[in-house]
Amino acid sequence: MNAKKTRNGNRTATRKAAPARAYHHGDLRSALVSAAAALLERDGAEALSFRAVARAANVSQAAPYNHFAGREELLATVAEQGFRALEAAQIAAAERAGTGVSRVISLGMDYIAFAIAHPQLYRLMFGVGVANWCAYPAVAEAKHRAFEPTRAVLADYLGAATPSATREAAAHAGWGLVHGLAMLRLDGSVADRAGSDDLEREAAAIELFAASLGRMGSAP
Amino acid sequence: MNAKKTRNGNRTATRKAAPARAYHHGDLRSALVSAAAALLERDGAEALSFRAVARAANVSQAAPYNHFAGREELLATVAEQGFRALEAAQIAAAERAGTGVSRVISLGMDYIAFAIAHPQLYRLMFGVGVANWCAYPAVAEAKHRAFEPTRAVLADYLGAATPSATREAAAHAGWGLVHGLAMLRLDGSVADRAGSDDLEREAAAIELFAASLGRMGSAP
DNA sequence: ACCTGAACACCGTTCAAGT
DNA sequence: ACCTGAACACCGTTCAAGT
Repeated sequence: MNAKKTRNGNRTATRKAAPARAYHHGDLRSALVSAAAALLERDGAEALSFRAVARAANVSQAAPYNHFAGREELLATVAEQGFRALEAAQIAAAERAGTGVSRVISLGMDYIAFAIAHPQLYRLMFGVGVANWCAYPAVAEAKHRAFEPTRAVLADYLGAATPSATREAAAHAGWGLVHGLAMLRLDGSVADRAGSDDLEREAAAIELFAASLGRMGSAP
Repeated sequence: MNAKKTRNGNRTATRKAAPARAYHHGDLRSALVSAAAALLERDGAEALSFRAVARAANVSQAAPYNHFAGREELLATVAEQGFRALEAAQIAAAERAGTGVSRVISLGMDYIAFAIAHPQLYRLMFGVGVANWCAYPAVAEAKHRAFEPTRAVLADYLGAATPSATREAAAHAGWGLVHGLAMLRLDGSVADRAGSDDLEREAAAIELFAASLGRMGSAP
């Protein structure tokens, strides 16, 4: 979390009671990922420099190339980690939530809350700062898994009687909706008044979607 | 459209029958915007260099600073132009469309079609490659105007009897939905099968949203 | 008023060389 | 196997100087 320049975190493999400067550093790879995640949230993906990450980890500018093919692969790793965190948050929200409409709404609002809590990470996860995401299949898979909770909750909400095509469309619409609301929020597109009623407006949009979807499920 | 290195376009102010190299270039500002738009769609916002734009316009690397505060302001200008193009497309789609549900669906599908037709421009318009969009109020205003057609069509679709809070929520949800679907598409998040049924899936999502919204409008 | 050339401090990436 | 130092070609931006 700290972006200090002196002394690095050295999170894992602390078997020797925090050596001041390890010659081979022990676990440079994860130290780089941590440093990148911290710098990302501070400066944004477009301003994140590979050299600055190396400096934050107290190694030379060329050292990271032993662990990553280049800057983009490091960003992809951070994004993949972000999708796993989102997946965990969504699973927790699904367990915490109640039943029926409120369950759907809870999951949607939790999704938006994740984006607001880690804005730069969320932006990175959805393509900001990386040209070709498709080159990293691990990221695509993590992304797909992060959306499973919403898919399951919506299917449960619609009921087993709903045809699978409708369920699929609802899942796609639901993902599109929360993702769109999150992106619009991060852009500041909706901040024309006080920032506090942004959440209300998003809640209203999600409630409207969920309520009208429920009406559709009972009368297809 | 051409990204050749020799000879520039010189689009406007062609009063002297295409002078080979104008000393003061006539209208460098719009030439830079055109060159930037072309390079943007070719390489993406993150790979767009201010120097390359200057080269494409046959001027020195420092010349653009007479017309733009920096790289970001040039990108903001391109984005603003993009929002105006989107607004025009949405207005045209609203006039072209029929009535009722199909009108709503047409507008939504046209929105997604715009994003697919100009993927890098659309990405730029929604924050890719620029740290603080808020610093450019002209962009925010153009963005707001680009969404007016959808807002109007949805309000018309719901009917005057619908309370304004519901109309506002529906407009926000509609924008979020189409924007989210567009972004997911551009990320390649939904391309797990043949690319051709992506449009079908988006249409299904929008139809589901519009149909269930209509049901809500008639029974609030 | 507008443009140029040279300069500064950065950047991503490569590579021989070290341990 | 991992890391360093120096190098290359780029970049955004500034600034004195030209016309």
